[in-house]
Amino acid sequence: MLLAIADCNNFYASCERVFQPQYINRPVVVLSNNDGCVVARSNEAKALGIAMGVPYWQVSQLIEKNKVAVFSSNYQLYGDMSARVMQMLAQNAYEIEIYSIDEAFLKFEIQHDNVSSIIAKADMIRKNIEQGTGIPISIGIAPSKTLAKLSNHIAKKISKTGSFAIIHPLEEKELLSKLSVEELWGIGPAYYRKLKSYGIDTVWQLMQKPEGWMRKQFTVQGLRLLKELRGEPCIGFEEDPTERQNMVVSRAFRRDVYKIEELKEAISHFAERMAEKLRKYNQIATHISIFLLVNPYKNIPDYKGPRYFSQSGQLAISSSNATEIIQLSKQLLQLCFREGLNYKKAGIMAWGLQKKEGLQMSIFENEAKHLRMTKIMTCFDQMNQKFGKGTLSTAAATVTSHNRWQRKEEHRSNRYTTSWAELLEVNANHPLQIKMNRGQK
DNA sequence: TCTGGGGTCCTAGGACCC
DNA sequence: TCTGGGGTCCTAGGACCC
Repeated sequence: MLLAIADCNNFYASCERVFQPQYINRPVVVLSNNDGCVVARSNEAKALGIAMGVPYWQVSQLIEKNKVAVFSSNYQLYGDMSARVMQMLAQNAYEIEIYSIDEAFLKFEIQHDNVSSIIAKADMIRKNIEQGTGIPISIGIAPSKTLAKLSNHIAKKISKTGSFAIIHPLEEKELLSKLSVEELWGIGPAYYRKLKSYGIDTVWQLMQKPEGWMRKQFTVQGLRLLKELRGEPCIGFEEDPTERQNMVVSRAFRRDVYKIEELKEAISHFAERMAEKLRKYNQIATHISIFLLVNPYKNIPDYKGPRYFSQSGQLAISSSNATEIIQLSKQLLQLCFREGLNYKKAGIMAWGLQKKEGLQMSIFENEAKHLRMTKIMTCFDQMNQKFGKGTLSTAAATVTSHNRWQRKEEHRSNRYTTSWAELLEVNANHPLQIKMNRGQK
């Protein structure tokens, strides 16, 4: 049995190009929340030396000089395009595991190991997906997930063929001796430094190390990696992803925040979003944590204390109700807060998640009140779905200015596929001329 | 003077991923 | 001036138990 990983090329940038084809073959970048960092780049933008994760303001001159197209993140568009790609991939594979917004593992039923027929099948899938969705993808094939990821890397960066397969890794000395361990799935900066300190630079060198040594130096994760590289699959294929164990809602502030009142408002807003997210996945939380981060980029004179504060607590009744989660979050904030520090980011985490059906009531709590709240929340969701996000909100989360905790997004494109008001318009008199401006009728 | 041994559960923190 | 957000897995070590 062989595995494949299908990976969308420069996914966010590619999504933007589908609806604005004038940016094909031109440098494109997509920014993170608050237009903070560069999180996606077209090949042309990569060639200009714009690094992944670099703060926007550090490259804004370079971007202007080279007429790079800049987009704020448009998660609704990317989420919808992702669903289309995944649906098509599922039709082409025997089994599929959606791994992230732009990647999926596929299982092929291939009886023989004729490389050219395997590649032909991958090429066909790539062609279908690009035709059907406008998104270019790459495919790597191998007996294990780690090797499939490596094949995908080769398909994109080295052979540049779009599809690549490693069938018998132990016979690939020449190829694997040229690849740095840095490219491996599961090797980050810390492990890379450690491997180098032992004189291990290439994938082939790593493959020669004894299993016991890897286990000792890099825990069971290292051992699994080694086995996977030798073609023995150790990382399971999960068609039905297990339910989430944690959920996080957090945001960096656009300016430093000092006052507890402001943090209270932000935390309430996050708590409301969290409750919404829980209800969307039909889950309830047993525990809530909140955390505060002091601006890591600024030095505070005479302060050597911690820059991360967190507090957790248990909900009286496991819940996805905004009011109950907000109430606990505010109590936790009181315990967390320290006067005189400049906070840059805050967030809330829900954990101990359960399926909603399994809800256990505590005999000491007011069940009737909880059930009434649950009904109100259902009503909330229906209203917001019908009349648009934010139509209804709890008072705690909207004390003052409405959009204070909303992100900055000065370059967002239209939500072409999920919003009636932002559909792509084609001018019937000039069929090739497409209107792009948001709000323009 | 001499202070066991073995287990489980929980949490914080590190490392990784996209 | 301006520096993202959301996840998972693993381990060590403390608390607690018998």
